[in-house]
Amino acid sequence: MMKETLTGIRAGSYLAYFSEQGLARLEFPSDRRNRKPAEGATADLPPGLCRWRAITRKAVEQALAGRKPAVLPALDLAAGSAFQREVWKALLTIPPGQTRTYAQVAALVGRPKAVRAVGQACGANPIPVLIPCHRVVSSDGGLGGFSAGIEWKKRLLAAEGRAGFG
DNA sequence: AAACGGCAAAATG
DNA sequence: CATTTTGCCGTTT
Repeated sequence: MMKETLTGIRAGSYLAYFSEQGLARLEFPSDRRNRKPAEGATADLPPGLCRWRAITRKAVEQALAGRKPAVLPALDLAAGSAFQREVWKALLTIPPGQTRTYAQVAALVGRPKAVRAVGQACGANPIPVLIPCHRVVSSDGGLGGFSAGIEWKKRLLAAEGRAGFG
């Protein structure tokens, strides 16, 4: 499978992990599932690292401001299953300020009944904020959950001008 | 093989 | 309405 994360970059308040394929994981302070920063050998840094790092910083900045990032860095989603990657790709199509229900996302990936599985996939999203798992809400008008803490979800949606959730 | 979710729709009071 | 089943599906143990 994919090699474990090669290198970690601290930038501002988050920690970005890059593999040779691109950005593999983003961790924010209150993210629950953070592991030990795996130090990468400075020798074999991913080729595009310098560029990716800059792009990532800009993209996160814009995303946190509630705007659509002009450009995203290359993403390495190899860690996920085929199903999860489909879901994550689908999430990327949801514009800022908009939301979809877990059911709608399930339909988007062609598995209308795999609603709970979609929930799981969202929770497994390795690149929060840039892959907008926070724009997925429950059908009953509620927020649904959020692995990094529901407050983040509220905050992100609020930043996108989405009233009624915060 | 069984249990577990960031769910949803139907049934029930 | 608010709660409680019941059905579903990919992951994880």
